[in-house]
Amino acid sequence: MAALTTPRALRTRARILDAALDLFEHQGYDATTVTQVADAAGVTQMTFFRHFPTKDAVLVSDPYDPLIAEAVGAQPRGLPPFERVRRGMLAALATIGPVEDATARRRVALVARLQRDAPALRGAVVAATGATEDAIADRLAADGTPPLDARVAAAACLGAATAALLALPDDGRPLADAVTHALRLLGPPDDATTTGTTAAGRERS
Amino acid sequence: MAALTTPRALRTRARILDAALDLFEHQGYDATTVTQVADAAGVTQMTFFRHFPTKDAVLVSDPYDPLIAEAVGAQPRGLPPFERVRRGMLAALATIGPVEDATARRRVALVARLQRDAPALRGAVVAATGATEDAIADRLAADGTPPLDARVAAAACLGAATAALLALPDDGRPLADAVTHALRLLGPPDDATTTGTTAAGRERS
DNA sequence: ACGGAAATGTGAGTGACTCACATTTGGGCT
DNA sequence: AGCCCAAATGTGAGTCACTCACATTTCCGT
Repeated sequence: MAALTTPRALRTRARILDAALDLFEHQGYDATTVTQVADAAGVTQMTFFRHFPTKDAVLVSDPYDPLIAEAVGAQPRGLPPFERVRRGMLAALATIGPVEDATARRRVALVARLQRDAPALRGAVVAATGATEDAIADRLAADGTPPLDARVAAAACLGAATAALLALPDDGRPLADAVTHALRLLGPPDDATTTGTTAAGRERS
Repeated sequence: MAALTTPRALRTRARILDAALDLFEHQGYDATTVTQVADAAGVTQMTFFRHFPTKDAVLVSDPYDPLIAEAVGAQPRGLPPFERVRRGMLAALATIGPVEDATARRRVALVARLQRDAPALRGAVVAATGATEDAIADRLAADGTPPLDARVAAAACLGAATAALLALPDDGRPLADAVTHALRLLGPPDDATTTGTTAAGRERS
């Protein structure tokens, strides 16, 4: 898949995305065919697939991989890998402004709704976070964490975050709050919740 | 999908499963068509789909849902939900004998291998554990845990377990050991809750 | 404005999955 | 053993996601 970064291509991509979200919202995911989306966007089926590798990709693209991996790497190396991923993700979330949150929220809410009539989407979402999982695991492994441990830690945190997003209540609170809440649930109960604290003993090296 | 519990049906199912595993193993997942599998099993494509709802289902069927949900429910209610799921899964694993472990191991190893040339399988595996996630979350919610918290706890533990199985090393140790190790990684490092030693490898960076 | 690369279209094809309906087969019962 | 009926399987045709090789258009920079 070549870049598709030209102004024209970006416009086309946006049109496809809009058309897809509208159709999915109005008539459901399974009931909407790729050809319908393409037609509504004034485009061919072929062009659709040039912009999105699969039908689900319209819903589950996920640009946050490198940001998170970096934040994880920035956590102190002495921590157990799971704790390191958890704190890294919390730190990364703190840097996401409420601006793009609005559009992301609409996307997430739609996926959460559609998921009921198209359970296959759950798999698609996880498959999409696969890249993020790889990035985190690689980052940890680069610091000496055993690869299997790194992967397990990443998978657990991402699983929790994904579950929180898909089960999102319809209140107006920012997405990051839901994920933060989820990650806190995985932490030690005695942990003072905000930034400064440790309580997870056992430092190494 | 009616039951398909007749002796004859069970034989057919076994033939399809054998044929599928053989073909996947020899020529890869994507390169194997459902029709090939059906032919090799002396059966029609239609019959294949009557026994397995999708092509991936041959690889990722998962009969352990109720067992795990029950074990989770049996853990003390005072614990935080995440800890309750973690201990419940560890308890459930302890009850699985090494007998069926052998066949399960072959299946898991095959999926882990195939996953490299067919990344879509990762999503399929997770989608298959969706039922288990639901069962655990429902069980917790029945005891008063907020639904969202329950789902997050279940997702985190299942994510860790799945990651451990898919990244399984080829040593001869039982599957349960790998999952146990993964779940221990999510616990507090000073934890002595369950018997035995982890020997969590102390690696240097 | 213009040349050329990047984006899009065409047409045909494959494979997973579904449905309505006809046909066979096996196994419980007497 | 042998009938009989339900359960299992087959037939044929169809839909939709996704792919490829190649022709054609569009617009962006110089």
